[in-house]
Amino acid sequence: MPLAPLFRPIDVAPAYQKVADAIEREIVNGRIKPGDPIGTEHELVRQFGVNRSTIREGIRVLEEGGLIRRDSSRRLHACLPRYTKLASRLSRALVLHEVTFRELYEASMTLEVASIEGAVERATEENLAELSDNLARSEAVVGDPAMLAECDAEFHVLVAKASQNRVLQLAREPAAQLFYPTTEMIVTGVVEGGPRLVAAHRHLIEAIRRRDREAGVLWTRRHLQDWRRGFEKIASLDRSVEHMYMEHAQAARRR
Amino acid sequence: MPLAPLFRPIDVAPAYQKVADAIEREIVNGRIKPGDPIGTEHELVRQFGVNRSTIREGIRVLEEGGLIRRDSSRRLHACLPRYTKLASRLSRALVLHEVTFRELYEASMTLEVASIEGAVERATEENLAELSDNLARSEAVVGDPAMLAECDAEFHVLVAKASQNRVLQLAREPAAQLFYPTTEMIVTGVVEGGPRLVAAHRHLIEAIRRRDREAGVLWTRRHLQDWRRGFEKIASLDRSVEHMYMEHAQAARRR
DNA sequence: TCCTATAGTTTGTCCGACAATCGCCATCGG
DNA sequence: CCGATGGCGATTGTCGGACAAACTATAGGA
Repeated sequence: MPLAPLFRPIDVAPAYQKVADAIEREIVNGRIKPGDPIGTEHELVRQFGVNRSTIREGIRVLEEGGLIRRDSSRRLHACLPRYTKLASRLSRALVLHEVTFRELYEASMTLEVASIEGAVERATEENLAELSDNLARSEAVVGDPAMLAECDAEFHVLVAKASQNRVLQLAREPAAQLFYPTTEMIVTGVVEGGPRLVAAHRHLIEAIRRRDREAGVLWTRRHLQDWRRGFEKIASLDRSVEHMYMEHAQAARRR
Repeated sequence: MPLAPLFRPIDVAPAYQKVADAIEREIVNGRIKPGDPIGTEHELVRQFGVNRSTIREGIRVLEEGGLIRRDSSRRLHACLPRYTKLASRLSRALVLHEVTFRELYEASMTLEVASIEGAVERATEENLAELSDNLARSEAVVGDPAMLAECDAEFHVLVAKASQNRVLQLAREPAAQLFYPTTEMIVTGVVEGGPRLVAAHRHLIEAIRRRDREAGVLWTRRHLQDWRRGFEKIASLDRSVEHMYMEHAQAARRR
């Protein structure tokens, strides 16, 4: 007959982890608000009663998680995790898992359509102004693939923002980050790619302005199908996302 | 007249960051494969020519990013970032950004419908077996809200897995993690909730088996609308996700 | 052959130290 | 009076060394 358990398993975690968890708890349950300063390392040493090296390891964990940052003077304060930084983690994971462009395409079709539906329904005047501004800049750089690809990425971020749905905004970001580099390649390789891209954006803005959901969905589909056709001219949809993409993700993360 | 800038800002990163970046680069571009051992700390000290404390701070960064792990003997090796761990980062971010249940609901409607569509199209026999097994367990615990909520969460993970689309799988995870705790509350508060939930799962499995896309979408919608109706009995959709959710996310992350 | 005791490694933590940098403040010159 | 300059304390990034606990591996004993 087995003995009735007298003791619960004790929580044995390294000290630096406990430090990180303790600070994280205070932030997520709101006792420390975004922007609030965390103490200096020396002060944390006093509060937690552990060595500064231990404190610093804990700080690295939180910093990487995006919960705390160092301002210009390197002092610590809590902050809201940035979507793009977290999303680049996911992009990196997707690359490592060797997802295919087909998966990327299918998921983006869903996510971008959902974004435009939300945008059509809830975009504000300010959202429209941002989109128009982006369109103007796109038209100015239609001959420069790198700049145009950047504008395209920003455009779709703005559409997602206009949907007023931050969950959607976040969900689409990882796939979008992986799309970005291919857009440049496609616009470079396909002559009519640039103008078609800008035209699609113009129709999308128009659809949002007129609250025309059908048109929004239609042009989003076309826009993505354009991407697909362009992509298939240079590679197979079933190829896995290349490792070179990580450069973009890394650059985005450092921002 | 402003001077033409003679110099670019120089990239001065702390040593621990450079260590982390260097190791990350080797992993993401494939020179170090998942599972490969990273050296011991002492060895990294030799290779990078910096102090062990510096190496350790770099390691914490990579560990938190999910790129490296310590096995049972605490030795370092590269690994594929786990979806659930990364997703819990995102869940945490969503909580801190105080997203509303309405955003969660709308995004999930899109993501879960996309998942079922993929599952209907591409589910394997093995996927179906897993789903059936989950259903059997759900039926056994229909009276236990906590266990049933857990089964429900797993069910939808399995559906997403059956879609064979890892981008989608990853995209839906953060929102799903935030849903999970409410399911328990709803099943506790609404008597017919448990049986309805299990019935929906049964219909979903049947739809996947028959490759009946319409039925799959229909029952997914109903399933989510059930959640919504149940939720609105206890709170408003426009309430922001509560801080208490973090307990679940934290527990999931530690796994 | 299987088990155990011992030695060597590795990690987690601590201590103390120092240079570089930043914020602050007083001083100096126009 | 105002802006530039320089000193001073505080803070961070890095370093070297140290030690206990936990683990691996190896050799010796039943």
